[in-house]
Amino acid sequence: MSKNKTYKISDLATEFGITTRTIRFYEEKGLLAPKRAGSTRIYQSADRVKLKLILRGKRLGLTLDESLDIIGLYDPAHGNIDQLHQLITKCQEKRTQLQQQYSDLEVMMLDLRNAEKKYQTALAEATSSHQTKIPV
Amino acid sequence: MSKNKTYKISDLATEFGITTRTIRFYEEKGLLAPKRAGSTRIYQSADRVKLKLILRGKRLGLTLDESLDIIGLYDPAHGNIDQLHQLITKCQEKRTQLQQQYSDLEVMMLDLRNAEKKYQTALAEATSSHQTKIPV
DNA sequence: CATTACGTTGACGTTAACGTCAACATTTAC
DNA sequence: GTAAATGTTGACGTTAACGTCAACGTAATG
Repeated sequence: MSKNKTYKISDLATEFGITTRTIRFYEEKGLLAPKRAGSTRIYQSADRVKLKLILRGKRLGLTLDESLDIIGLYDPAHGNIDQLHQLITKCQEKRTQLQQQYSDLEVMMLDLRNAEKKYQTALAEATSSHQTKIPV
Repeated sequence: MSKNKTYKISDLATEFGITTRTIRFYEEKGLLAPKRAGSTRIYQSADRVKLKLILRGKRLGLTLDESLDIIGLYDPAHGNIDQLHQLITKCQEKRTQLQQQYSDLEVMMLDLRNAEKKYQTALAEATSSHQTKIPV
């Protein structure tokens, strides 16, 4: 008994902050397969969930093909164990990558703050004409 | 008195696991400007550092133009304070993004492990023909 | 009922960051 | 000294994930 709300393409587009073109593109790629009313696409809550999965994958840097695999896992009778293990492996790699990115980011922030300090010091020296103490 | 070791293009390529084409491409884009011996490129430790900065930026998802800015910060007389602040802002956004990615990843891992369990349960039931207890 | 908004398909364009290949010069290794 | 490796420039190709039209039909609104 899942909610059987339906959505128009623009509903989903605005909800998720993407364009309708994008949604149709996902369909072209086999990630979505909405019902139709005539030629008009009708999306159901299952489609909405799939879209969510796609966007989550996207944030994590997955390709659409990889997201397609993920969707497959929710789709009964489409769960391939090898594929599943591949995805898990990919996630672990992603975790490693995220750790690397964190450390990269830390270093970069340090560098930037140092550059900022240098800049401010240079500025201070320039405006105060090498004064060491601020006069009272 | 910085180390004045020099490098050939292939030295750097193998050290950093990139292709020579990539290095030349970075030069085309103005990120590197090695000395030349005739037509052959000669890289110095400063160039090597720049390359490191580029690759760090790349890991963090910076564009080459953004890495160019970063290089500029190390290059005296090229430090623009606005640019610096933009970079800091970008780093903060990146941090937020990384946090989002972490949480996305956690959820995804949970999903995958659940899918795995389901799969194994299904498998066990199939092979044991619905036995509940293992015979002694 | 006219206009505006929204929907459709199909084709082609875009961007970043290289890959690939040609055609050639120069080193390096044996 | 000759073959194999490495270097060069220049041009064109590639890929993913859409954007941007065009040309058209349908729906909603005042």
